[in-house]
Amino acid sequence: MGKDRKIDMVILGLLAHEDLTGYDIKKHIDNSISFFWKGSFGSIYPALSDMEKQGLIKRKKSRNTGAREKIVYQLTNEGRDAVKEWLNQESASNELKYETLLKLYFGGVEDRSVTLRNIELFEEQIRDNLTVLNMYKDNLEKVLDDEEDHLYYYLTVTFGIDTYEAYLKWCEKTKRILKKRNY
Amino acid sequence: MGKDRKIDMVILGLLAHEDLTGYDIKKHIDNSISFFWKGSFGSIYPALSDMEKQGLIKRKKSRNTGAREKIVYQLTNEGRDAVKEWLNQESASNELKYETLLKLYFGGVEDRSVTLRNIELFEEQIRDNLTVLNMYKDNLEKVLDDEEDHLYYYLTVTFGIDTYEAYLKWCEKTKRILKKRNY
DNA sequence: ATCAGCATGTAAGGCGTTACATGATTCA
DNA sequence: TGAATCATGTAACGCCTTACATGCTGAT
Repeated sequence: MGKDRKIDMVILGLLAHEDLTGYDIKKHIDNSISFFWKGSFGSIYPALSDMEKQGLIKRKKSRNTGAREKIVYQLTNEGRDAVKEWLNQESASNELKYETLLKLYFGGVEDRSVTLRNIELFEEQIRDNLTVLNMYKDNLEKVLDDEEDHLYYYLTVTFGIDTYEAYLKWCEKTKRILKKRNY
Repeated sequence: MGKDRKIDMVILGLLAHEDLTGYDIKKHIDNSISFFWKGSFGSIYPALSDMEKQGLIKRKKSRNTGAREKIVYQLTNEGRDAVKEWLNQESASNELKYETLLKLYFGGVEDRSVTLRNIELFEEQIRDNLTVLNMYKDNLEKVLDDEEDHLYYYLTVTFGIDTYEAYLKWCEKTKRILKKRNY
């Protein structure tokens, strides 16, 4: 029943750190938080319009050098209050949707080699993600004391790293079991 | 572009193990795979209708003891082939949507105590899930050699357990950092 | 000149949820 | 006899994605 749109909080949260355009917001989502949250232009621009009407954000002076203008948004006090209210709500929906696990669960329909292959593909995917997150971590460690916000970015990244490392350990263990066990 | 409905594979996968009604399917999803995949009646019944038309599943003789009949579905050969084809596809969308991480990432908007509280709430949630998964694991270990399928159920459960244990370790570490570090 | 990237937005449509409607069966 | 659970299905609606439409800007 309505008003569950988390993309609003993503945008508001990003604007709490700095003023941004819709395009900037998309890039920030792709670069920094995409490992646990996603967003597309088709959801960002309508959300920006709605929230401007609600007074949660407002436009800054725009660059008017052409037909198409660049719109920089800024958080209002109401917007900041909305983020705080959300942070203080005890509810949090944490959802895992892993097709790899679905394929594992139904692995009995096919040969073991198919499941082994799927685990290897998962491993590769995770290893790639891990490389990226470790780069973020190294960069964040250098600027950890510059801003309070960097600490939170850092902690989020360590969650990803710790989780992915656990995945890789599970992959090793599971491959061993599947290879050893009698048919 | 269309035909991405994973609920179809969930249903087909469950029917590969045993014949079931829509209602049974819902219960199986809630009981066994809900930690990494969800489904509601509003998605299950339409999917059953569609797949029956496509010939992937068929009705078994139903119990006709009233106005409302109980419909038991059964996998066809075409349905089994569809599952196999899906298992052999190399693509797999693995999606994490954790509002807790969003709140952590934007934690700088509020006091540290708020973030600490949110981590504690997450911890409680995970601990509860872990208890359930450990029960499943114990039960599955007893029947591991009865059926090949049980091995796959077991491996899926161990993924959940290993992941959740990594989460809890991260929570401990993170709480320590947030309490120690200077403001 | 051309191409990648910057920049905003809309349209169509898919997927899924919640709530509702309806009624049978089982058990205390 | 009343409540919980079994059982199927529809309606309304929300959220989001992909694809499209449009044009500017900066680098090579």
